[in-house]
Amino acid sequence: MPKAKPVTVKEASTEEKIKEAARKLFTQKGFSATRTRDIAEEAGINLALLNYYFRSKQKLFDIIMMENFRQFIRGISFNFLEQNTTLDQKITKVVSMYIDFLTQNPDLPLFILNELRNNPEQLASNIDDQVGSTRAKLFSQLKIAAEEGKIGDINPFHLMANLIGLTVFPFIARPILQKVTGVTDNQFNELMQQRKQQIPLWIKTMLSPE
Amino acid sequence: MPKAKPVTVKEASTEEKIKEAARKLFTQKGFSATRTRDIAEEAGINLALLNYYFRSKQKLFDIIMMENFRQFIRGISFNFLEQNTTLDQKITKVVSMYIDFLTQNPDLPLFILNELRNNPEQLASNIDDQVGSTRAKLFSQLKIAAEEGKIGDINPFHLMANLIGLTVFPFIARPILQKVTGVTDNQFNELMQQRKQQIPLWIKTMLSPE
DNA sequence: AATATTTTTAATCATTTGATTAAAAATATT
DNA sequence: AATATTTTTAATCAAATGATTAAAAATATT
Repeated sequence: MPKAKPVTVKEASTEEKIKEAARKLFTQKGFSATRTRDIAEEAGINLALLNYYFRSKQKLFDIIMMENFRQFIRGISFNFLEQNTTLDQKITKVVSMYIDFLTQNPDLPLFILNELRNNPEQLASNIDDQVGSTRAKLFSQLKIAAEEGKIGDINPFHLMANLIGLTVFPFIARPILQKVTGVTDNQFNELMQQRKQQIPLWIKTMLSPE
Repeated sequence: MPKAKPVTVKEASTEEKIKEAARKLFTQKGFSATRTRDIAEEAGINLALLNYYFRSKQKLFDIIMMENFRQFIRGISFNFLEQNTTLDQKITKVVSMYIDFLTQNPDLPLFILNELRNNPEQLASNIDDQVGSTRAKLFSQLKIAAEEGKIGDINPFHLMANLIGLTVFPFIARPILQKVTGVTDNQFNELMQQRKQQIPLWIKTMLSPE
């Protein structure tokens, strides 16, 4: 009889192969549209091994979701926590980092947004962990900048929505945007590189006091 | 033996009840996560009636998807086709229309974006039908405005991505944005109303020549 | 080398799920 | 009213799917 969990410390390749296959398929197609048999095939392993290592499809999915979510949110959070950088610098850095990240992981945002809609409560605690102190830091930095007259008194919600929206939206709406504007794949990548410089400028004018 | 399709012209309530239930569930949860039995229950009808009226889950879904897609794209397209309005006026109108529309149909954008990723080819023709002439009109209006020195020479892709992104993104990322910024439901609605005025201003400064 | 433990496999189970069928009920037609 | 047609229902089917089992193979331990 197989034991429920592998006892040895040796993180063999099988477990990792399953996780990678699961990450790919879950991220691409979501939970319901992904079959455990597809994961097994993609990983090149026997179907039973999936349950041997992860107990159930749901448990495997939860692991993938959590890791995806962490990776997605870390970029923003991490950056805004830095001391000794101006708001401008943070914005520039976060946009540049994210565009590179999204170029490598184009399916991640849609996955996250879907799962967030389906499990709003489950991720609430996770968000708190990840961005709890970030919010405070960001808000105080905005307040100081506003008091110094460097920026107008924009609602932080607008800033976050615009900053993340301008950065992420082209990736999640890529098919329709390319179709509508007639942009090729190569042009798309070029345009994304342009946006590394443009978005901070756009955000800056939005923030400017007047 | 039941006939394949209802022959009478009388568009009874049963068919419509099924469609409405299907629209609600498909739009909320997507194709794979929606069970035909859930649709039947939501519609308050016998499961067999779904197949009696629509032949299969897939066929029913295709109908819903097409209608959803049309509704979603019409707003943009329709507006930009109008003659006798300036670019400014079009932008202001499209943003205002869309924010009202999204307030009523918050699940639509994520549904569309998901399905577009899953069926890029199937909707290609549909997009062409819907926005074929719109693109030409928009591009020429942009070109004229640029030649007259009224706007800078921004790539139309950036304009579309920013305009739609700024408008739509807050709705699809609503849970995470509210969580991160601590905004309540009421505040969210207020902020969306603010954006009706703000987004056109932001877009205008992006477009301004300099 | 012998034994114990872990990992892998093929076969199978139980449930879910989309779809069908045949009969009953409701409605329309003559 | 009698008959034909359409709509609805309950029962059932067949395939898909997540999960389990028992045995075999591989690996580790003594």
